[in-house]
Amino acid sequence: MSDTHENAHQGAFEYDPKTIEANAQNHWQHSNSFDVEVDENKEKFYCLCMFPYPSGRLHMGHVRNYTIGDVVSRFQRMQGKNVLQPMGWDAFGLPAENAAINNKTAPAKWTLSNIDYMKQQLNSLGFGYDWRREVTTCKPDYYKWEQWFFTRLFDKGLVYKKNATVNWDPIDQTVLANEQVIDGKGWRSGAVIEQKEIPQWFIKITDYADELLNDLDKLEDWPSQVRTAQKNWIGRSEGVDIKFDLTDECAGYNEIEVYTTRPDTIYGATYLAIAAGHPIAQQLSESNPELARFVEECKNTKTTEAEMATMEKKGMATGLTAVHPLTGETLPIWVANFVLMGYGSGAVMSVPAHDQRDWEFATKYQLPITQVVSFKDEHQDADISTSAYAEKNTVINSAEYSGLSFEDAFDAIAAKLESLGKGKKTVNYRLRDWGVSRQRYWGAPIPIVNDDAGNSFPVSLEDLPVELPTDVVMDGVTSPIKSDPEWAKTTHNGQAMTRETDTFDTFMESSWYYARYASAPNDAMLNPTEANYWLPVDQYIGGIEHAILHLLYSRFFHKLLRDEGLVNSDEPFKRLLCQGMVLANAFYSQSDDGKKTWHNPQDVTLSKDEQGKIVGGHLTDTNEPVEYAGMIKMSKSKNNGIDPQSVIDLYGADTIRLYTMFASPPEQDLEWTESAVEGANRFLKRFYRLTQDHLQKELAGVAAANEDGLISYSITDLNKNQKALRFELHSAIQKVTDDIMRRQTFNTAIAKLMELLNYAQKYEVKDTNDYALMRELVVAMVRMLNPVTPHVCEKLHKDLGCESELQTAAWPSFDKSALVEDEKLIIVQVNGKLRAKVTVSADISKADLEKIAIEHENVQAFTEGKQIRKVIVVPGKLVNIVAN
RNA sequence: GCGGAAGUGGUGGAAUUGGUAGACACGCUGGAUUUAGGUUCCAGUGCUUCACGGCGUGAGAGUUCAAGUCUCUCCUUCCGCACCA
Repeated sequence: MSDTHENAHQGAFEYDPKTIEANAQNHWQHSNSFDVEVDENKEKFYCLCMFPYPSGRLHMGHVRNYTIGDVVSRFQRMQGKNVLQPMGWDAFGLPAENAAINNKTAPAKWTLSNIDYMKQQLNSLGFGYDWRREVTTCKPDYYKWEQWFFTRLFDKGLVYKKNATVNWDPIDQTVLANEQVIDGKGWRSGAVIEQKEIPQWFIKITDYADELLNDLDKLEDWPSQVRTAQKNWIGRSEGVDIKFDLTDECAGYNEIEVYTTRPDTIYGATYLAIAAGHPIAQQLSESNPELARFVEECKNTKTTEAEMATMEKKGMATGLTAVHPLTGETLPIWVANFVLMGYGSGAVMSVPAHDQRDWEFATKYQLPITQVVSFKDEHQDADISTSAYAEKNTVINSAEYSGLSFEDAFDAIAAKLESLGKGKKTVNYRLRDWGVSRQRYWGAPIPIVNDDAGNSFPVSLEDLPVELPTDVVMDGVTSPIKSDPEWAKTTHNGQAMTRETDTFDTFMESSWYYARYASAPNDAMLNPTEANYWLPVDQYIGGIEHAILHLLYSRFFHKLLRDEGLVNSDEPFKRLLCQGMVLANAFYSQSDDGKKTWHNPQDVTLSKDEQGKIVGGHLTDTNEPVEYAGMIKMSKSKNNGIDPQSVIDLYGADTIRLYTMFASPPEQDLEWTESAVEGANRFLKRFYRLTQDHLQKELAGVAAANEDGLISYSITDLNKNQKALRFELHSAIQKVTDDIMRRQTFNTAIAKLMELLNYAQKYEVKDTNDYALMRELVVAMVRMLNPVTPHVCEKLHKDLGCESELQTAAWPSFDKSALVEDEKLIIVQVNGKLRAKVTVSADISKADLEKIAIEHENVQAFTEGKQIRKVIVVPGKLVNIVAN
């Protein structure tokens, strides 16, 4: 009997996320809560998260990323701003082609159905997007304008075609992406991959290198490591182009040009190294089978920077020699596998004494090593016979330049070379032009047509978009638009032409989507007025893995858009936040032959040692024991991904949002722990109950609440406990506001709200002042939690009788006078060690405080028999007594 | 190889300007409620010591009245390196 009553009573108070979340999401959808328009009378705020690749289901990394964005957006909206938060799909890319083959469907169909599913998932997490602005990059109305923009760049001379290397699979006769090359072999065919040169389109990002570098200084609200990474990537260096005359002409060359940042070491140059792809090497190969074999072998090495740096340095003498421009000495020319044709002139001057790579090469092939830079005092024990000495210091063994500093030698030698017509000072960049051609199907076709003579023409606007056919069958090897000769047939100005069958790098689409969200007219790429209202993006949020390429290309594109007159700002993203990875426990079992089978952590029951440390576990279903592999980045290969959907189903969207924001600061890695998720859920239950209990409480004499749910009270009537409660609330408002707005440490903001809840739960409501204060606390807490857990807050906001729309309700402000403390806790140290804590009046004099501290019993115990040498007083905080 | 980041209890993390190291949470231990499990609630919980105290932020040195925080040297781990997105 009493049980039934208990259950019925509890039912009304039970936190029920399913119902609460469905109701809140319905409400937002029916009120179009997140649709925004240009409003010149309101301060705008554009909050953007990097759009997802529609791979099928949301993963935890998405949840984390988009929760941060939604928290920022909802917070800014409560600051009274006109907040734009859009979402879309980075819909072109390699995985769609693979999935299409595996599932025997077309990439377009697969992609669009993924989008449908993931969109529903995003909505079930309660993210507040203006879906009317959705961008899907594989749709012709989007890539049409990208194609048009490329033709504009073509007209301006900012794009060009040149040969560049690709991974060539000789069995499948196809180009492979780096990730499709595993241990130097094609992932499907298993063939040894070759480096092959094919003509490709490039955009001249190097024309903007200086601006991209200099404008990094404007990006004050970007993480410094991202700015540093971009700076290093651009890699501006000042050096000298030097010409070495060839003793004998070869392949039409009379000289070889090299670039060096160390002209001061030119007297130490003992040989030249050229790329295997260099025309001279090619020419000599024809009459030298051994060299030909070596050049052929070099084709098999990948050209990534990491590969170049770590591979074994190999070379072969060509027999050809060059003349040192200053000494007149004869230097041998070698072909080396670490010199690439694609960079600079494809040749380097080698100074083995002062460059580690050259040193290793010279040591291996017994080439001379000549020291021309003296050791610095602190490196007197340096030894050229064991490694290169790369420091810059006074030049030696360099004729009339001996004795000069690095700078002076640099300038003098550069000037000398210049006067001889053998060199000139140049600025060089590590940054290379952006190759945008891809030999794949699922991308935007490059809008270029070619005539029989090999001339290229941009497709005119009226013929755009060059549409990618979507009704295709993938054979897994050749792009459908390459295997269908009819597709490429077209005309241009009445003349028969052939289309480019390459497609754009997908970084093209992601380089300008942020602008298309702000303005998407049918008849233009952007509407400048609208775009300039919203741009630049005030807060951009995404993974650190995009720190260099995506962010650099977008910055570049923004400057191109500006120079086309489409936007008026210099940079696209004002403030940047890069969130960390999501990790989870990983478990495996090992078969007798050593093969590991990975088990999802959701299927494993943990075993722990006496301290609670995980030592292993067993499969919940079968009891089979499994090994613990630690906290690892969630991935398919380790089978430790947690499906967000399962968490939503079990605990609700508010819990998953709260947990991801609480578990660690946004830029750090986040460790997924099931029990900690339960903790987040527990907090919501407690908060829900506190609010409902408060509303249920019957207390005589309580005044009616106003339209904000608040009950008035007089500050001067408050007793000590009530003042303390008010202090707790208002200091929490201050901290939470600062944590979200300035520091973006959402975890500490939530910790403070948890503290506040703990405090409130212990607080005994005895009179009407207590009740009114508790109401103030609950109303403020609903608003402060709203950005993180908007569903439950939406419900409580209404339960509290607030008439406003919560999503646009004002963020709570703190009363400074509530933060003034009458008494302060002072730390008393003796010789820097904590010995006492004293509570004193806030306006105590320094002398009185010092006296109280010294006279404290425990302080006396530690100063007894010693002489007080010094007393340091930090008002309001600390007294340190130095005694010995 | 180059570039970047991070090392704090059993765990995730906090300490914002050089001023109480360990907020908040998880876990663990004990207790209450419950037929039991779960839930919920209460108390405890850095190590060490009966206690007073001592020790303690990857290691080592330095600056300072005072160092997780500043300086130097070293170690370890993670991330990125141009066709995955």
